[in-house]
Amino acid sequence: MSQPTMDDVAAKAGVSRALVSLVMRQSPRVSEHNRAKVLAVASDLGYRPNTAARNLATGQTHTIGAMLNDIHNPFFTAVAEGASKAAADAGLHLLLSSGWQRSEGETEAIEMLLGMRTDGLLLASPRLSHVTISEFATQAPTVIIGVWGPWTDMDSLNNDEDHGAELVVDHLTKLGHKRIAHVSGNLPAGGEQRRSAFANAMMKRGLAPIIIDGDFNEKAGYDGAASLMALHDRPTAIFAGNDLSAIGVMSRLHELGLRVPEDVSVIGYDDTNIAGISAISLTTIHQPREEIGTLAIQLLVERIAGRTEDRHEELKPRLVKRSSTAPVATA
Amino acid sequence: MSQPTMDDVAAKAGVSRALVSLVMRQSPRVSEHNRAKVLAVASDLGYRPNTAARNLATGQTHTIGAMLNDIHNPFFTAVAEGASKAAADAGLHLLLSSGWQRSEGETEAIEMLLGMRTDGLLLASPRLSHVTISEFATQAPTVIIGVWGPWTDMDSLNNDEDHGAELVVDHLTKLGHKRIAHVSGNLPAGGEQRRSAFANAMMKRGLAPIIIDGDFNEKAGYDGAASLMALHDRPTAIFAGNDLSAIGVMSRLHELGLRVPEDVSVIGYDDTNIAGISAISLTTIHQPREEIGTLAIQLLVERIAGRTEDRHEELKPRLVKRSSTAPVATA
DNA sequence: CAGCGTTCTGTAAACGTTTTCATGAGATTT
DNA sequence: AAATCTCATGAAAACGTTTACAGAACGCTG
Repeated sequence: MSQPTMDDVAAKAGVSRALVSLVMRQSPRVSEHNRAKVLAVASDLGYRPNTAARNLATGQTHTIGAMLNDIHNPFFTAVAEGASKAAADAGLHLLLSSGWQRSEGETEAIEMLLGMRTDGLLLASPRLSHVTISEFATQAPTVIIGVWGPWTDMDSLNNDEDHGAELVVDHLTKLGHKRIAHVSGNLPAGGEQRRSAFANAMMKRGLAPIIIDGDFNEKAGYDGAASLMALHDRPTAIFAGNDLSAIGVMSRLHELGLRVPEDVSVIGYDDTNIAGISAISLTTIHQPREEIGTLAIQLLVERIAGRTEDRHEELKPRLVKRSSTAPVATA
Repeated sequence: MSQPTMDDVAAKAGVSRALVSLVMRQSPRVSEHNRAKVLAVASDLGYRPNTAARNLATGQTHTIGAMLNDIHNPFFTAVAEGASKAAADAGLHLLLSSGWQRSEGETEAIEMLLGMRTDGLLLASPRLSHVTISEFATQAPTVIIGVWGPWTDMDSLNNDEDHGAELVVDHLTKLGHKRIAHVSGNLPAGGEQRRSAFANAMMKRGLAPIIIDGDFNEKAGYDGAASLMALHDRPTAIFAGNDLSAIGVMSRLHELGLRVPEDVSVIGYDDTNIAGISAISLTTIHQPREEIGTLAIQLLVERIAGRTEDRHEELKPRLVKRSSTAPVATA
């Protein structure tokens, strides 16, 4: 025989099922005496309300489903941590899932969450098309993080990419760099905006943007750096799509016998824990990671409470200067 | 009005609810013609089976709940990735949750998973007491990773700590180190076994183990290194509880103006991605992370299928030599 | 003792599926 | 035309809760 049910608890405690239900839902209209008895019996029996049944009856799950682009990326786990805390404060649970960097994986994960009828959906930089995302968003209150799009009937939370790229290019050009390359992140997952912001910031200064299509991971940086260093007019600085990619860039440069920052300056994005490690000390663009998670939950909570107007928030990043960037070598 | 139900689909497709149910469960006893029509209508309506209702009716969730000690630790995310793939292959979903390095957080997360009646429970190095874990394990097929205990009615998957410590101490002593310190990991979460294995390996060689209580994160390494370097008889090598902690150790040493490995050798554990970064190049003990996840799911699947004997697997780790360890300086 | 408020009971419907079963309708084979 | 086979139907019960409601038991107050 399997798990005990409410009826089992009621029978053993000598009360009605309705009373047990009230106790489980922390209703105040239960005598202290009976509440204690029911809880005692419940823990004795190892009873635990069946959430599937509860969800079915109430139509509410008190759960937010989060789909993270890449659980290996500290940026997303920090966002998730912020979200998890905020959700707990709001009496909600956060259910994590990841697409493991594959778009089909993301689709599956979101389908699962929608099937469970989570009260809300938190999409962190999905790799899916705008159309697909918009379709999913019709099924539950949704907030999307880190992807620009013509979002309607959902909320979004974005980094001010223009400002970020401006910070990067400003910093590097002030150090005398002119040949600056960008290893872009995965385009659907927010890399597009960053790439074009970089291109604009460069052109504005009359500089030619060098761009390599990549992804938001170590491998892309590693591969990208190789291609860039094979150019006969090597860039003197590399702006990686994010910190992970920057790490890949640094690894490859190291293997090529090039020093950072003496030979090549490298700059990342996100200011994840990795960037702060002394041995790495990566100059990067800081984003308020946990805050992003908190804010996302706040937006969802408002939605769930009934807000219907869309909100599209934009956060300003800032530069964190460490030791991976330096004045261009005067060759 | 909310989400469409099976009846809505049935009505619109002009078939019975039973038929829609058959289609949704991919039954083969449905004509191609009707299957297509039902699927068309379903997607038209945006219909998606309600898993709560389905779970209730079948008593199965086809879901494994995973509780990760620390989602920021690449070791656990790699385990999760392996588990996720294996689960998908077995027709199961993996639901992630984390206790965010707090034991109450872990309790909550597990309670939630049990409430959802997941078919199995995957506990990755929980920080909870043996008693608490054993209680949870009575409620669902459970496999625990990385914690030694007197487990009964559950499976476990462990690293051969004696072998690992032996590798560490052997490597360091062969390099001439005698004053070797260990910044231990969080004890309930598996740090205890590693610590005592280290102590044994040292004593066996007539060496005094220097041990600092820590945790499996960067901060612990950072703090631990400070304490160790304040000793008047400084250790010449530090064995960190895991890679994260080793990073913390290296950061602090760097700040203290000490070079790795010239002044102090550092060795980590887990061989996470971080260890392989060229700029870090951490000597560490390798564990087959994804395989661990895969194996864990396999154990759970067997359990769910009815196996009742306990299985306790032990995996042998191996040393990966990089550049954070070197012969002791002849002062 | 009447009246009142609080706490509890028992019953029943509802949530959206799955599952079973007896029956029926069509198509295909003999 | 009869027999067989495949596919579909409709009804009903079940899963474990929540929720609503009418009424009962109880202890207090006046």
